[in-house]
Amino acid sequence: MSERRKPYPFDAIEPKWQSLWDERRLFHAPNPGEPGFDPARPKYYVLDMFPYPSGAGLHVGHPEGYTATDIIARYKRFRGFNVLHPMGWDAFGLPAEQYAIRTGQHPEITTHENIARFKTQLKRIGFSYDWEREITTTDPTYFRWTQWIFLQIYNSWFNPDTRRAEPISSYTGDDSDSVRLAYVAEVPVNWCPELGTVLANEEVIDGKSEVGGFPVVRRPMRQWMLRITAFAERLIDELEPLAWPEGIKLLQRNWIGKSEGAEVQFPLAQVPDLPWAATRELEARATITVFTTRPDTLYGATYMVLAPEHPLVDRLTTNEKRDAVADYRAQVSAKSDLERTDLAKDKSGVFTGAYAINPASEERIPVWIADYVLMGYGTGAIMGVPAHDERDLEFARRYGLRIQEVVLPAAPGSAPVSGAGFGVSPKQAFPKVEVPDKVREGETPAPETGALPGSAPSAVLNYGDTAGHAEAFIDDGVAINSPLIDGLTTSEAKRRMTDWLEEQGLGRRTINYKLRDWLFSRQRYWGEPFPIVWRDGKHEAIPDSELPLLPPPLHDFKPTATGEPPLARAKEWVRYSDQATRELNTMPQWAGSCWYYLRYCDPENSSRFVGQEAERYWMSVEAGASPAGREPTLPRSPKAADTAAATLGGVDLYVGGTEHAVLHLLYARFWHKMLFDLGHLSTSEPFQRLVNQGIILGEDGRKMSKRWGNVIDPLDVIADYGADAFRCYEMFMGPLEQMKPWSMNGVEGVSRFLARVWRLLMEENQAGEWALSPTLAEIPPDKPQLKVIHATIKKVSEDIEALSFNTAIAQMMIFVNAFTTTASRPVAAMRTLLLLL
RNA sequence: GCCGAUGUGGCGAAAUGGCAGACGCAACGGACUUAAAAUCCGUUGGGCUUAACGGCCCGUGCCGGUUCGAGUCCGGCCAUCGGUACCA
Repeated sequence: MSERRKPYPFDAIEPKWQSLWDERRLFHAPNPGEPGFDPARPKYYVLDMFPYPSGAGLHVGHPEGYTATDIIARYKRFRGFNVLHPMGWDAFGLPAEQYAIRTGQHPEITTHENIARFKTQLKRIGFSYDWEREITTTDPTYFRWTQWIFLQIYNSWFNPDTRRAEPISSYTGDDSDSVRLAYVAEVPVNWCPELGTVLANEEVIDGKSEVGGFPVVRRPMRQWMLRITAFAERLIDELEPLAWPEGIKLLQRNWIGKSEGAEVQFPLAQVPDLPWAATRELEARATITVFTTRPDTLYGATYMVLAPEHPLVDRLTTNEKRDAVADYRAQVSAKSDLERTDLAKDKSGVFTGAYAINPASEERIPVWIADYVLMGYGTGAIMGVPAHDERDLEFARRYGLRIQEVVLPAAPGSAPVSGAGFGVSPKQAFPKVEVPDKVREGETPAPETGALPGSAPSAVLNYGDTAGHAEAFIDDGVAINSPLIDGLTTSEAKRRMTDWLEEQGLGRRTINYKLRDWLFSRQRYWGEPFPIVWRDGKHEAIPDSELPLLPPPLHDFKPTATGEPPLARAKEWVRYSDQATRELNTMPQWAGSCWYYLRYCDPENSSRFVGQEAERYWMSVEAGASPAGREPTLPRSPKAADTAAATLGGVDLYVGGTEHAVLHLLYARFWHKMLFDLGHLSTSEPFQRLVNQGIILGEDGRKMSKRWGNVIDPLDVIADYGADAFRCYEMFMGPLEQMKPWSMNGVEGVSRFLARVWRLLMEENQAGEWALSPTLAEIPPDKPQLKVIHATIKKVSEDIEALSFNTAIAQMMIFVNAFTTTASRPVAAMRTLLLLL
């Protein structure tokens, strides 16, 4: 941009103060025991999600959250808190590695360059970070402890009795490797043949690689897994009290996906042409176990479906169907994930020839395989209840399977509870399709809706192939055609049915989670090496004394065609001893970000990942009361309830984007809980209060990206308007949480405002020099001025607490407008105004 | 499909159930200036009315409800954005 007149000399003011801040270590927070530490001050921890230092540098989106936290940090310091406000770098990861592959330059070099660029930008923006606590995940003094934490995980197991992680030494079983929280398993991964590498789920979009758009296939590989599923229950339960946006909590809950239900065993029916006569008897006693959330619909199970990959498939397929089944399985495994989801609307499957017995109705039902049943969830097998499940209905229609209705829609509140047909033998079940009288009586008459009591017996017909819009009734209602539970409401029926199954030894209550164990290894160069060696096909930890385990110096970082990790090229490094070789995989990028907030508490500690006293001090949950003992608690609008709940007291703050709602935030909580269980931490949750900043769009209203050429570099803005105008505009744009477009005119406006503030106090003479304005006077403010002054103090304090920075700035504008016209300005009022950002 | 968020001037946005549009941008008019920039002052949701001061009506995505009173609360839709996708 060309030479432009500065509305006020920010280019002189800002660098001057910024370097003074550094010199005086103004933002350094002393730890307990350090010089300058004042135990009388309460602590406050304001955390930003640390950035990945990419080659492109920061754009104006990054500093939005950083500006908000910076205001809070400064505000809390003014109020007498000992404030921890750190910054660091999440520097392992794919982009640096890919850049290295392209240019041959070692990722460490580019990483350092990128960090330097990011840091320059952040410093010029003028944030009040305690740079003495800066950390970098690729620094050996840091990842030494990432590796150490991995070994803690590796050396522990989840004790189901205590529901806690415990040292593996407390495990009394004989195969400790089978219960470790870090374990090795052969699992399908996203393999991209074109790129010759394995990709994380996040890097696969619609079955294609995010980079290049190449097809990705599932392929089994030996991988390290972390047993996050053991913590599923706690990850849900302990989410509840956190001051997080409800939306994020919901996202995590859904991701974990808890469903309560029952496992039910279906005995296989004897089939004449079972393939192995010798094992016929065994086969006859075999059962298929399914998971269902609707045990109350057991009588409606008219067929079963196994996932094509289900291990039982081979054993129960009849000779006659063997080829068809093999074909289908081949077809399915050839499908990419994309195709498999694409075909989701058109269900397919084949009959195995086998039959099972519905334990309730004792009816013989066919066993199919179909790819709409997933091996990875539940038991990999389902009972098909077409009348009450949309997917089952679609499948049953396509293959002409029987549809049996067993739940009747009930008018709300009218459901009868007693009078169940307990004691009726299930054998008598089928012929009768009788609606119990109680149901009929309870029903409110509603003749125009078809599916009410009188018409129930014929309801089955409604599902005929031609009735395209007849839908499965999946809501709660009243059980019918189910002798054991007829007349019971769905919830009651579920309970009775499950009780009955448990009594009969045919099933049990279970809870299932969508959450899978965390695939923790990557076939990449630029990540933390595992502190693990292999000896005789068995893994073992290397001693702590050998940490940090540095990656080998390599010149060729390219992934191999076979999926063998690039570390394999470092022959010397790989050889650990005559009998042992090193683990070749590296950890995923999330490893470093799982605990960085802990390291900030005590970044220099060389004997522990975080000192105990520092951890207790900074991570403690008790809301620090202000020294005066009266931290303002403010009533807020219900709209702002999320923020308001968290506004109270000194609850620590974590600000970042929604994109980490499930991944980083879930992984970090998981690690935190393990470390807590093992006695290394004083709290069981890492982040008490979370706020998401919204995305900043380009001026064209599109997401900022190189592709649209709408990316804005903070340094360009600062060159023209100064860092204060930049930060002030970021906050004035609108509510923090909201998505909003950038506007240079808006920056201009805010810059004018700051210039007006400047000119309230300063005046430019003929020579272009600034001097104190003669309008300043030692006079008391008049009544209306006093009113504005106090309104501003009140509004700004309240708004900062509530993170409503845009309205705080608006109020300060009102203040300034009120004083610009007056001929003489009360000095006291002007001093008050310098509550500014 | 499901889940979530959002919907107010030309634009970014304000508004404990109580005067809708604070504050800013843009636009227009004026002052200063030879002129411009900068700065300062004024007007700015729509419509009707008055010579004028002023007055009146309509307006917060759509339809309905609760209330003395609804942008705000309740019910039902619509649109946009984001997440998710056969999880039994």
